[in-house]
Amino acid sequence: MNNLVVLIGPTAVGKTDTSLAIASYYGCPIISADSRQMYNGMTIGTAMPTEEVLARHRHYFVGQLSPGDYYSAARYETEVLEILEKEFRHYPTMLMSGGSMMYIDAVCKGIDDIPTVDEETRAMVLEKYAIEGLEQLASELRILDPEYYSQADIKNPKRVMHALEICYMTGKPYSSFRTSNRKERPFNIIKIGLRREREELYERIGRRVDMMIEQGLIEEVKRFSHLKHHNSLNTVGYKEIFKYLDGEWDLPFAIEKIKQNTRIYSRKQMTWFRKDEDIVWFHPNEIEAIIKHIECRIAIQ
RNA sequence: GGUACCUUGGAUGAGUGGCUUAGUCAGCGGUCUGCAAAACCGUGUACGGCGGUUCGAAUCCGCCAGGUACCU
Repeated sequence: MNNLVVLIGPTAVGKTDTSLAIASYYGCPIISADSRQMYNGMTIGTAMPTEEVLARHRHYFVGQLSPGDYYSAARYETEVLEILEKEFRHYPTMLMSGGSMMYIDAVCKGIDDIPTVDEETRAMVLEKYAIEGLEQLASELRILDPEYYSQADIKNPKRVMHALEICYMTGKPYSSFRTSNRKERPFNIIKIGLRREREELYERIGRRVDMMIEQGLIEEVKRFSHLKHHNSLNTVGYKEIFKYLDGEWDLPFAIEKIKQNTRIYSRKQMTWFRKDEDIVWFHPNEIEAIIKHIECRIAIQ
């Protein structure tokens, strides 16, 4: 059977170096699993692989979208499976690397087949939310889909709106599409987690943010000023600089906020990782051990 | 030296005698099936110190300490 090595870890832990080492060992392309590195031009702020690295190792899902493009975990699942089917013919072991767990789970465990919401329905629900408020939407959801209502995060506007969008569009309850079935994949999945002491990770985050500023993050963010309402720009490193550019924050404060929000983000990632028992953990400098572990897992299947 | 005002949890900031546990941010923990680096949820009993009044004080009184403003 073919193998998909999945390299996971919080932001700034050092995934890029490790992923290059693994990709070099197997000579395979890298499938990025990073929801923000997908966008063209968000180079510095998302610590995208450099031009040289991209020239040396083929990468999928890096810099291919425009900030206004629609994207989703489901689309990612479909596209990655297509790529894998094609690439496995040449590379029996492939590598996926990133920190967007929702995307990774979509590939590893599958995601239910829920229709994509059309523009009108989305706009309609959004307007309804703006005018009538969350509580009104929630009470409608209670009628249209009592099952989902009883278990869902009713205070989360995004969740309530999405459920309602599906109900309106399909005429069926949102919960009828949710099976939570784990899909079987025709390949072997080997999950590697990279981990560092929290203090060490926080130091790296601080240094990396300072470096981003030196490399010209502010100029990069300026180029996106006209697009800042897009969700893709609702990203750590960008949203804070927008506030600086708008005169709301001074620069040192904005930089401090980027560091802080990056720390928060890394913690949320780790919260997600903790419950995934398939992950085997290593320190980023244990490359030999990581390769050995992968080889071992390939051999015993 | 005098007069006035201030001192609340890591930060900020409400509360002028019991009804109140403010709130916000950070920190920490968590949720997660369609923009996920998003969005949301949970979690802190603090009132500068000492004494007094009172059934009861962060809230009133006195002294002390620290701070701010003005006056000499």
